[in-house]
Amino acid sequence: MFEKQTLRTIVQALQQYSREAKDIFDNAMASSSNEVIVLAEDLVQYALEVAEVFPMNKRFAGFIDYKRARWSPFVSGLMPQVLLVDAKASKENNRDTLQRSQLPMDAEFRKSDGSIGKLAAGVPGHLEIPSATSEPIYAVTTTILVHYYYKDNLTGMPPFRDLQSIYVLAVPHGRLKDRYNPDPDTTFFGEGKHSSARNEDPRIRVYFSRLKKACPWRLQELKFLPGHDFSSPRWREGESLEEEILLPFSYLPR
Amino acid sequence: MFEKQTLRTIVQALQQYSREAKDIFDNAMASSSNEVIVLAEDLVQYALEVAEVFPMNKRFAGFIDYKRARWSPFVSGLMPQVLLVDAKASKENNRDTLQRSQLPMDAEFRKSDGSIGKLAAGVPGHLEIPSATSEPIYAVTTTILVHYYYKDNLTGMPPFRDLQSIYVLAVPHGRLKDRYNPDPDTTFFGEGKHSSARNEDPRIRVYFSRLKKACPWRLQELKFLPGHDFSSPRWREGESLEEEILLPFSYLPR
DNA sequence: ATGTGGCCAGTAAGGCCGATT
DNA sequence: AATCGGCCTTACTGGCCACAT
Repeated sequence: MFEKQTLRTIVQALQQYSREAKDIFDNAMASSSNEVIVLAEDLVQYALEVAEVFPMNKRFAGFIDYKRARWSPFVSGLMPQVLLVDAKASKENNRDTLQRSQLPMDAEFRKSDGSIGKLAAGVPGHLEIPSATSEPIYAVTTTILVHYYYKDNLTGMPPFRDLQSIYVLAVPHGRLKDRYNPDPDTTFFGEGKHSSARNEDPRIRVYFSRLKKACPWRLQELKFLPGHDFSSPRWREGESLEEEILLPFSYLPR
Repeated sequence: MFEKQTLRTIVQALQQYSREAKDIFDNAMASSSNEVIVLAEDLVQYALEVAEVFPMNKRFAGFIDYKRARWSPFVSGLMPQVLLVDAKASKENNRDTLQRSQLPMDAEFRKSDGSIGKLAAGVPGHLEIPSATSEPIYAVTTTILVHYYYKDNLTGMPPFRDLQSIYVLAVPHGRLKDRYNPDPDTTFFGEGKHSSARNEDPRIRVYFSRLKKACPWRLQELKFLPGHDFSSPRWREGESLEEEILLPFSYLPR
């Protein structure tokens, strides 16, 4: 529920900013082939920073695009949370690649040759935040992916791109492994994008269809339709698989 | 004066955040050799975003680390400004390398073989911001570099690095070319870091000593001294080369 | 010793394409 | 025609080294 609430807020923020996002994304001059990556990162920041809740006085640096320690409103009160959002730009619309440092759950999956692939989580389940008063605070980690799916406009004239949709994924917390990846054959993970031949750092893929099957609301799509904008609500409840594990007060690090 | 005022504010923000900055920079685990780059970017963001002034409802995306359109307090009133800050992390402490997209002034300099090197500005002098009311607003562009100068700690034990100082440079606006780079032999620019042999995109260097000579206050240094923190003011007035060109109200794009 | 030039190296982040279902 | 696996390309950022003062 906590992750769901977070995802819902983020989707709404992205939606509200979607018109300008598409405008910027499509029309930004291609100063380099790298452009879309930077655009995605900036757009995520713009959309989310207006929606920030009670910030905590804690900063940390690292490889994740958007990250905030904050007090997040939850049904049962304010929850200390570390929100980690990674921006992706891609011409594919069925999967995302994660670095280990972006993986919140120990993953295992069946490889094509029948063997088992594994990748240990790189994102800790919580962060310990020193408190001025007494006990340190344990802030639960929440991992979100924002995936800008686009096509090139080959005419060479603006708009240079056509942003098709924005996928937003809530990657389950490591504690939810029992539910989402109890064994190598039950998972939404798949082989990574790295080249093992070149000894690159292993990566891993998240497949949209399988994540959606496991839990519909964890895969949201903001789809750009010609002549249609996002003034209307777009949250998709998915089915009613809402009995998400409650982390809040029962949550203590181990 | 406008750029000076801006630089002063930024230096102060960086200074206030310098203690935590050093802590994070020195101790962050080296998850990759790229780490310092990300650290520098994040630290600049953390330091500056608390000091933001009246934001303008305008966003743009691109290759610059920290960028804001805002109304900046100035002696004669509020000035529309586009602040562009680029974060650098380096083991050198005498120069910075700029991409063309970070260069606010058409640059020319004498090359070692006697010929003249040139690089056209990639940063526009101003941005036109559509106004709800009537005339568009022209926001002056201000380019700042924040350079984290560090050394490695080779013991392999934390702290992994030793942040020596933070240099903050105000790169003159393109309009000030007459003063700062009237001819190829009068400049703080120098040959870039690109490999011409490999046909890389040309870059250009800004040399600290020469910039300082041309205008002392444009090169500020926050130096970390053992056992000393930054509780005291550190703005260095430099000499009294304060007769900076006044852009404000006389400023209109051409 | 420093100041300059400039060749490379390491690290993302995806584009793509060929092999499978 | 989609789904996967995975090799390789591109660009970004500085580390570093060789000369020249």
